[in-house]
Amino acid sequence: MIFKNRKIILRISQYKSTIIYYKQIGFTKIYSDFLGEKTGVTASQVRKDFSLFGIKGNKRGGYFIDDLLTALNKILGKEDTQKVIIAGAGNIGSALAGYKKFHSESIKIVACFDIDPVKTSKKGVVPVFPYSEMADFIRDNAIEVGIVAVPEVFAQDVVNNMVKAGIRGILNFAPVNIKEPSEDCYINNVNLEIELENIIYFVKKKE
Amino acid sequence: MIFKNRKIILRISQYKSTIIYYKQIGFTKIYSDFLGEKTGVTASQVRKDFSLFGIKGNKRGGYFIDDLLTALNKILGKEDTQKVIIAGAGNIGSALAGYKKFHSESIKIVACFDIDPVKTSKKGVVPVFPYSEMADFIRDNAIEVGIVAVPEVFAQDVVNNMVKAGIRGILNFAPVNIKEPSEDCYINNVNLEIELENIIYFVKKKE
DNA sequence: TAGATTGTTAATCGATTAACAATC
DNA sequence: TAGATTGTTAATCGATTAACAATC
Repeated sequence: MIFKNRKIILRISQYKSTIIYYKQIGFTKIYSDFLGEKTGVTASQVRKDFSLFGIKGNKRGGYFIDDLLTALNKILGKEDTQKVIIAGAGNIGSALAGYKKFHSESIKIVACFDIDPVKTSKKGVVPVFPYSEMADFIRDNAIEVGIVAVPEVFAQDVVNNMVKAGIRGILNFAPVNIKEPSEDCYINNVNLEIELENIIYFVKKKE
Repeated sequence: MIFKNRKIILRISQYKSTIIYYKQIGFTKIYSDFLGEKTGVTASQVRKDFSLFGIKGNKRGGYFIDDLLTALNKILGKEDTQKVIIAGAGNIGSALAGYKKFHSESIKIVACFDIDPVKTSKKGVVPVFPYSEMADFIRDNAIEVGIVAVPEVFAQDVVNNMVKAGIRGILNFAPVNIKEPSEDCYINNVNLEIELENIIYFVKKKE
């Protein structure tokens, strides 16, 4: 089964977060209405989502947390480690590289790349290499996921280079809406200004 | 007219970006099918969105860019300046404070707050004050929008304090799904791990 | 067993797209 | 005028919710 829908996968991530929390505090099973309430969706939505992915619970008995976690992790590809690179070691790029609070070991930021020689360094937790080495690094290490944190004007070029070298999924923090350069590449744009404009609209609307 | 729908407002921001670009390169009017193509939506969508906000074009003549820009800016509240504060002057918080690439003057990040005295400083472009002063600052300056960039465990508390002091819209970068503490507050969560999980799902799906 | 919860189908809701009359 | 584009209504599409039989 193939989903085009981004939202269902976001919910899968959120269900996972919720059940990790309740596992930690000692739960061994969980019901769709409780999980829904804690995640902020309806019980129907929970059961529907699980059903679409073939996740089965126990009639009358809810879902076993360990089984559920295994199933959700499998959907999200968390059984393997994903190596991720970052283009741009400026403010945002370095902040993301320093992000160590992933809840699992399955996502690893392995390298940054920057054109500025002053920023290159092999000493940090995440080394910063010259941008010219990015394409080879992607190929040599079979990297599939990249983060773009370069200034606006370079963003489309960087994306094109990433895709040419084999990257298949990109998270873009540059303030431009990037076009997917090929069918094979999935891009998600995170745009601070647009997010703030959105919030401001809803704040003003209520006045 | 009140829209609950976040997506239409995101598109309004994107239309704005697109027409700013075409204004810069000399366009004075624009057609729905061109604007749609450049923004990545259908022409129907463009006209429908405009129609919902009462934006009128010229039959046969498209939309005048200046009028359109004025109308979109008005929707997004860009006629006034919005002062924004940041809680947390760690990696992410400082990176966001250093973000100077807003396309307009209408969003101003005016202060950061942090519990760590080492991080407080009045010298940067954006001053960093002690966290204990945040609530008073919000009240004294009638701040309505806040960004949360504190560690996970503090996030819900910080949000509660912001809202109590008068903040009405929050952009949360902490890796927890924050509950809206009241009806009057709009919250949007940006979660790096969830974004990456999403991308990884779509990358793996195609394999 | 009786009661509660799942899994799935049907109904509803909302958003997007298509179509086309109006008209510049 | 003829042709092209808007503005809006209707049709379609997709996602969410409700309902309920199955069953533990």
